[in-house]
Amino acid sequence: MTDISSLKKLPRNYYVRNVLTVAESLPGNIFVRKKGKKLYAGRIVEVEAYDGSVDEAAHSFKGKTKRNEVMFGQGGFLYVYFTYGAHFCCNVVTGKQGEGSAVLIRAIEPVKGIKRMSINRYGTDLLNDMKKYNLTNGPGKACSAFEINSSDNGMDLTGDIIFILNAALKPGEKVITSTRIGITRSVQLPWRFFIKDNPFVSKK
DNA sequence: CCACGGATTGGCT
DNA sequence: GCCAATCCGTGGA
Repeated sequence: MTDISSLKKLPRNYYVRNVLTVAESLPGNIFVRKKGKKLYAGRIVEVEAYDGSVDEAAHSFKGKTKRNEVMFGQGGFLYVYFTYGAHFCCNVVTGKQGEGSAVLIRAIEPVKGIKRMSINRYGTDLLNDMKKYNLTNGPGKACSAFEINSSDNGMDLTGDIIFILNAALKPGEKVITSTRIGITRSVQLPWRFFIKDNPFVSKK
């Protein structure tokens, strides 16, 4: 079991950088969410970068709206959106105020609170192998497991409710890139970053 | 006011 | 592998 008690929270200046710099360095770090007495934690294993200034797939590409306004704030806040009538997805806002860039958290490897994640996803804490790998291997699944919804939109990641702990990749692990998943515009940009061969990544 | 479609998921053929 | 489910922000009329 990974011990996360000695790890340090990523500070504001980590997030206030170029979105690609943040995205490629995020895998391996530990995403933490507190909900009352419940604690959820997991290693980020897959992300995608969205940059409103050049990227037609970004929600922020056409300018600020009520839905995406958090994306235009300073880096280090959580942007949560609702999609397909059913799912929440969460992003880490990056860069400076007004920039409109963020990193989508696409997949997580559960570390703490796994039984509770299973209850949130399946209504039972009994996990077989298939369910174990399906807990958090997608943006909607991860939000469901971590109890993240629109009420968490705009959360400050330098606070004590949702934050990310600095942790290095394990020996032998490496981050590789590909094009992004599920989009119809700017499909050619190689802005997906994930840990090679990690079984919790959403798709190969 | 109303129609459209999405940074997905899971169930069915 | 294909496709329906299901909501609501957004943009056009």
